[in-house]
Amino acid sequence: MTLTERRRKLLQLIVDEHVSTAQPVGSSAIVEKYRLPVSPATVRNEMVSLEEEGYIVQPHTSAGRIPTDRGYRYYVETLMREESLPQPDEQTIRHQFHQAARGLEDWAHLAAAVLAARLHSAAVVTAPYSPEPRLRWLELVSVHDYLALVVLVLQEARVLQHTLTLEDSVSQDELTTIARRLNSQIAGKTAAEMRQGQPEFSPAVEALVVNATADLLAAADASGFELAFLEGLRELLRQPEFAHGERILGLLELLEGRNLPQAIPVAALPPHDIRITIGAEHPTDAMRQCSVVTVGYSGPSGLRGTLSVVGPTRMRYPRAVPLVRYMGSLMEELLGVYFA
Amino acid sequence: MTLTERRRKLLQLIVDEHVSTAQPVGSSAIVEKYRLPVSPATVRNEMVSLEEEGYIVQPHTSAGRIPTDRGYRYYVETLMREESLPQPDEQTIRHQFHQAARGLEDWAHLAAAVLAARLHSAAVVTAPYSPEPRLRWLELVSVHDYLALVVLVLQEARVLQHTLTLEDSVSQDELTTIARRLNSQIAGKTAAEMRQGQPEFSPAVEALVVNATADLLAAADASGFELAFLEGLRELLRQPEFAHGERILGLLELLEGRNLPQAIPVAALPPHDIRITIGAEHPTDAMRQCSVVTVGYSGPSGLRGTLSVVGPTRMRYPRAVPLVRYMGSLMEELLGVYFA
DNA sequence: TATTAGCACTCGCGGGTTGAGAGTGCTAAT
DNA sequence: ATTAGCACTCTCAACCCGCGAGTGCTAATA
Repeated sequence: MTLTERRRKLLQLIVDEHVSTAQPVGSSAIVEKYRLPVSPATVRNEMVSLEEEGYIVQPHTSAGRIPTDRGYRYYVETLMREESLPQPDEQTIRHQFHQAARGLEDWAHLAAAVLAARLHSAAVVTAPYSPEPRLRWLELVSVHDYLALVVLVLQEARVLQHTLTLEDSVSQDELTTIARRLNSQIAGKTAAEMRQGQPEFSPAVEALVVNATADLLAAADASGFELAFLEGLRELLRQPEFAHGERILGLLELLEGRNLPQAIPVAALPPHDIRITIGAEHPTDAMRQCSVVTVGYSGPSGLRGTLSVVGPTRMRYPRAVPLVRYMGSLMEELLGVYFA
Repeated sequence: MTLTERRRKLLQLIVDEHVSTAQPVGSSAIVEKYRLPVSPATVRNEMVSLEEEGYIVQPHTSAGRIPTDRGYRYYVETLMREESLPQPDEQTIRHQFHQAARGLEDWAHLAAAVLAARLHSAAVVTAPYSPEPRLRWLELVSVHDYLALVVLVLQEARVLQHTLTLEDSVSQDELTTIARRLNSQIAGKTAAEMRQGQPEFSPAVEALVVNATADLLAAADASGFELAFLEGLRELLRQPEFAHGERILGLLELLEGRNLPQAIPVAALPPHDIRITIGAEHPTDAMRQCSVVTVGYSGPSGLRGTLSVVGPTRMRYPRAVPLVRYMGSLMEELLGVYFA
């Protein structure tokens, strides 16, 4: 399993070269380009070994070699040298955030856009959500006599809404009174905590509102990932590996559709932990051609979210990893300040 | 310009046939399939005339004919016989709406999904919005000492939010008081009306809030179309005319990107007026292969929205038009009941 | 005059062939 | 252990070729 130093170096060159050209890399090409102190024949011998170990393959006899998923895996774990993000770029990004965006969802959206644009890949960012959301504030707004809007502000400053059909006609004034009373009782609570105290809410309307509120909170919990922002699908599909139309459809199905979670780890991830999933390591067939770099981020009071970059397996990992990591820390910083 | 009856009939058959097969249609094929009482030779003669008039073309010598944009135009305007929507289908759709969705945006989203699924095309639906939005209710929620969330409920029950940085520390109680006072003064007003009365708001905080509110309202107006729901992109891209990868990218760029308005008439449209845009009639290059069927719908107090179906020019117009029309009337009905 | 049978012609498409080029694996010499 | 030399393999693009579909034209017909 342990490769000689020369083979490691060679594998690294093969990955780098293939990542930048998208072509199989041949023995003589690599010798020339990197001025190796050995002949192509020697390189070929080494390549045979690397192929036997499963790190590279030939697409067909007498073509150059391309890395296998296993090759990429080895690369990202022990070979890769991360490119550091230039200082000015950090500044630019930071500036964008302070300038253009306000609020959690804006930030998540912007983060996805930045990742996509800078890495020429697709990017998915989930807005920070709490695994056990608490109510911060409740408001009731009358739409007409028998219809009211329930507006919830969660602890993490997310706003939810739902229309509620009432049994009897209730005026805005009455609704306001109810909301004020309820706020004092259920603000700060989770769905479960509300349900425990439920029998106390005697007027039918109040019980109705509390029920709806609890339902909404519970749903917000379960569907935290629904608030995922996807950007740069076109960047991804522009890559040569997806030139043939059919593969595009599979990916579209997955990414444009509502089944993102299948494709990408949107579930809570220990923060700062960068996770890389390569090609066939994905559970889904449609993702076999892709790699995903993900990082979790967290904020005050249990807020959680993830940032992911989706590219071809032939991804520029040394560039993607530091950027994803930086964006993760930036999100944490923003959250920290926001809820200071 | 006026075609003989036989040529009209022939053009109709050519369109119908091409729409269902996606292939050029030849003279003998059409004679056999529809048991025409004339010979292929006669049909060919007529085809030459139709071609001279610009209604059909041959993709290359010795292929069958396909309709031109002009041919489709003539077809939808004078030849097409709309298929009536089966009663049970209407029931099913209506049921879906009462069952699954609640609230304006849900409806718009669902409408797009229904159109896309039933017509195997992409569909874009804008949520109903008011060209001059009025405030229904304002709420201020404290996030922390110097940060407050402004939550606006518009007349049409849409909810907007924005975070506001405060000069001084303000408690939730104070914010609630401010909100109550402001509500009595600016509820029901438009952005412009708020700005007129502005000098009156003496405490700095109130002026700040009113300003932010007016800005939000104004932005909601201008960007009404941003609330457009796109569904079924995959259905569209599955069509054979987009099999070759490059054309897909242009469309993706347009539809997935935020520049939908360029592609599709999202602007207010006189309600009930069905508009069909065919191929090169579109201003955008990327849409040259597509046709769009749009209808405007309206609701109480000036609410407006549009529903569109985006398909290849080879679209099943006789099916699309009635469905779009029906969905438009359904949206109006729902809005009417909602704001009863 | 409108229709039609007959026929030569055109063109796209799929299949097979071919030659160039890239890259390999092997062998024998260093 | 390395490498020069070489025969070998395989892809790719270009090309040809024959088939089939469908046409346009012409001359005969109702």
